[in-house]
Amino acid sequence: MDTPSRLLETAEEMFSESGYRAVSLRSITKASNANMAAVHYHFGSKEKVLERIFELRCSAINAERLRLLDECRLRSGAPPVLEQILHAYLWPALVPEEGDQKARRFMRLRATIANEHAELSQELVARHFNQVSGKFVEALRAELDQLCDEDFFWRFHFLLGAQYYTAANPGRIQILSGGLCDPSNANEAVDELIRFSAAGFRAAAAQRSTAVIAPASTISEVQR
Amino acid sequence: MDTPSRLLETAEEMFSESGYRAVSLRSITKASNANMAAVHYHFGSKEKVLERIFELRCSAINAERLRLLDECRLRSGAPPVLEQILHAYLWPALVPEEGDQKARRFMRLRATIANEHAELSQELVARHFNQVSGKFVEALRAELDQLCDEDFFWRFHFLLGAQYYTAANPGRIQILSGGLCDPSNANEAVDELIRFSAAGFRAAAAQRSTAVIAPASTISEVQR
DNA sequence: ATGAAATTAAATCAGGTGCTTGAAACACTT
DNA sequence: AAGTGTTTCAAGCACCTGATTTAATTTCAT
Repeated sequence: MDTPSRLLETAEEMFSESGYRAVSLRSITKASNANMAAVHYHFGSKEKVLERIFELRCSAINAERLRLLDECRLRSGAPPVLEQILHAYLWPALVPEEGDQKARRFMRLRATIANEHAELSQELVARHFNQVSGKFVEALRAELDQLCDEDFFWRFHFLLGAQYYTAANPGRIQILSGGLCDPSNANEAVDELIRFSAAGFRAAAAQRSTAVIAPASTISEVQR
Repeated sequence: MDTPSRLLETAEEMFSESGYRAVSLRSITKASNANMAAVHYHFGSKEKVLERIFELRCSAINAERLRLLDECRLRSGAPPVLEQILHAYLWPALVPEEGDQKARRFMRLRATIANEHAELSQELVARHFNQVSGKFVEALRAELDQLCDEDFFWRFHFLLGAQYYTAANPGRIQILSGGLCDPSNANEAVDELIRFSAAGFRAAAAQRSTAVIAPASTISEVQR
């Protein structure tokens, strides 16, 4: 394996483990049996390394997402279409490919960067994900035509949150559940998340401007 | 306002904005009109500052969560109890208090730290959140007795993910939705998330060991 | 007012950061 | 085998980090 590939590989692994700022070029190059200057020679800067990782991984995930979406368009299936679309969206992001946990590791990286490098992350995600995500928004939208836009986007937002949390934070629920639930089991995670979010998407629309849920004591605190 | 309080306040704000490592003690003390040594004099180290922030904020959120949980125990309400429990859990974490976005800002900080300081974060969250979260697990569990443990914890896990994502990542969905959906509107976020996750919790249980959802072409790729 | 204790201030420490440099080593054509 | 462009290497640059130290200042009970 040539030096640039080795650098990208170990950089992605280390970034996703410890974050972007916490990982120094020195530690990356040491782990890759490469010299510090190699990073700048091949990529130009530390940030360019991150951008390259995004490019590679996003294009893979996007291609697979679109492939699966097309597949479930052809198939007029017995399983509900909503679930199929969700599967096409979640599977490429959460399920290991090539025996390694590459896609999932990247989604963890993406969640990490979102917090510690907000501006760059926003830009990268918008550049690489928004187009394909937009297609899924359309597809989901068509299945949920009774839902108002506002409710729909909120629920898509919650889906994203659950997806990233599953990819990034496999630890805590194991403690709370006493080990019953293991987010590193990606296949189960996808199945469970499809079921959960499909039900969430299908929930009755919110009754706007009358909050029936909050008890009176807290409703009085609401400021709009 | 005395120096330690000022330091904690600005530290929390800056940490939640840019992450823990990215914010230097120098920038914190400069923004607080204090000296670098004050941090070590009052708290001992940069990490102790973070721990102190966790202590203060977690105890506030925990107290409010328990108060609301007790409240909805007393009230044998017309609104479904599941929704009330979810409200008691989400409201204190997502809704601004004292006119400022303190609780929400802290949840954002918590999400940030989870990724860039995994070990410390795990320990702090376990120390400050797990006990109260355990009570909510019990309460939710009692409302969902037909659900098997595994499904239940997965769904609680997804709820956590959606909650943190809403607190931490208010930007993206606005782009995708064309501004229709605004996660910084905490009241709406809580309402929507309650509705979404309540439906998710109530979804039919998964049919284990027979994946009805995934199309055959991808099921064949499953390795267990 | 005074002396002790709590607090702040400025200078400094050792160590780590991303990045640059100029020379050496390599691969490959002619 | 010489010469070419590409890649690697060790050393060093300027800068920033958290932490420490020493001295000055403030606070406050006596």
